Amino acid sequence: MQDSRISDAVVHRLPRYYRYLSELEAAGVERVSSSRMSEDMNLNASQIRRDLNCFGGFGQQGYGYQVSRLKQEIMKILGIGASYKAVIVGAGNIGQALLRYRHFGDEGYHIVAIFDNDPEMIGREVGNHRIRAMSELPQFLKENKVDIGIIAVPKRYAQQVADDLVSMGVTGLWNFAPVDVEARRGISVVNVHLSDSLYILSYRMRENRKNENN
Amino acid sequence: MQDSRISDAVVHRLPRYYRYLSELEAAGVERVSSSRMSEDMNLNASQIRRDLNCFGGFGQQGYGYQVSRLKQEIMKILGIGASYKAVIVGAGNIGQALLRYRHFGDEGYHIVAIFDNDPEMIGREVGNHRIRAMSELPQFLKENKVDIGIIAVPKRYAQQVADDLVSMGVTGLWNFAPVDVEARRGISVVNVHLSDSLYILSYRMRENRKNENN
DNA sequence: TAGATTGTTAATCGATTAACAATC
DNA sequence: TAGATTGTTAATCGATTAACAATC
Repeated sequence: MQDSRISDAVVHRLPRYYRYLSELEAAGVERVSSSRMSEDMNLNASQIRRDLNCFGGFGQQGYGYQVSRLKQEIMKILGIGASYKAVIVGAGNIGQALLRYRHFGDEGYHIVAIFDNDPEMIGREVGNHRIRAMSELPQFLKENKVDIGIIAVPKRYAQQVADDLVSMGVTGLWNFAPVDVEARRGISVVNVHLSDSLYILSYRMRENRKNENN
Repeated sequence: MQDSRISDAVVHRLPRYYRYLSELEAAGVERVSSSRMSEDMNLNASQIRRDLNCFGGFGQQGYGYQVSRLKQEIMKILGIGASYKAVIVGAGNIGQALLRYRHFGDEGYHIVAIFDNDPEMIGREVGNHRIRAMSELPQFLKENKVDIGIIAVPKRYAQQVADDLVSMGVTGLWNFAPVDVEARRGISVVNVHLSDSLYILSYRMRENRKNENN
């Protein structure tokens, strides 16, 4: 359990386990075996047992895994429900959409403010929040402990915004601008790159068409 | 070149190459070697040459790769600029944000209509589009050849919408609902799972904190 | 206890990296 | 031509899968 370092491949499967277990729980299922998970999720059963065992022995021989317990454990590992505070920088399309998406709050990721530098935008109400001026950001971060900075500004400003957020104590960056934002060791960064997934879709569509024409 | 099957790992690096080459081109760089790409992108140079060689010999010994040529080739592979038609189903937060994001159109992914089933929404103007009733969808797809269906409806409707789109000739699905939408062989599906990336961010933040406290 | 299923070690597979001959 | 850098084969590394002993 918790050997030196968990591989990225494993970490990226955790949210999938979380989603799957939420479904099971909602359906009233109490226990589940790795072989059933394997069938439902199209993963190898050994892999599932191995993945889960990176974090602890959550199962019981001869029984399997208790659904609600396992779900709770995975939530704890991922930090779901741990209560993080986040600010959104950039109140354009994506910024506003993220602000309005209530589900994040339910899972403990609380958006406490949104900022923009467009005078047209500043002061407007969006999803129960007044859009604040970028110039208020330093003061705001001084007065409020903020964990996560959500970057939803145009590409050319993204790195600067990232640097500012980090210098003011934010330790996690969730970036939606189409650049790879960088930060010093100790700061966690996830670059989303929405359009990458669209490119991959169109790549696969071409592949599919190619195969059909053979 | 084009051996039987390109691995997922390679395909997922292609958009990164595309972004990097776009930067180089914008900066006026004419040629680039795998070793320079390696430094800039934090990838192994062998891996880069190998990746590119999956699709053809785009380089030249002793010279390297011509930036604009290589970028064009990767665009062709990914289908960027190939002109696809897409509809958005669901005019909520995400649906509207995607509709307003003009950059997709520039790259040949044209959004031709948006649908919703909320009477409040139907008829409203969003980003130059009138929101249409879901009931118009079959007729619309009969009259217009649509390649991509963008699913931005609540989770519980996602699979049904996917099935409908596919039955009416759509061959690519870009799904933003937090479920794994499924489709028959020959149909390409990309499930985005935005919140997964937030979970991974918070996982890494916890890891970072843990390491610091040691 | 017998049966089921985990946790874990060993075997396999595939992806990454190193090395180098081909060639511009 | 000599130097540079690719394309490609061979070596390494890590992740996935199979197998099975431990144990509930």
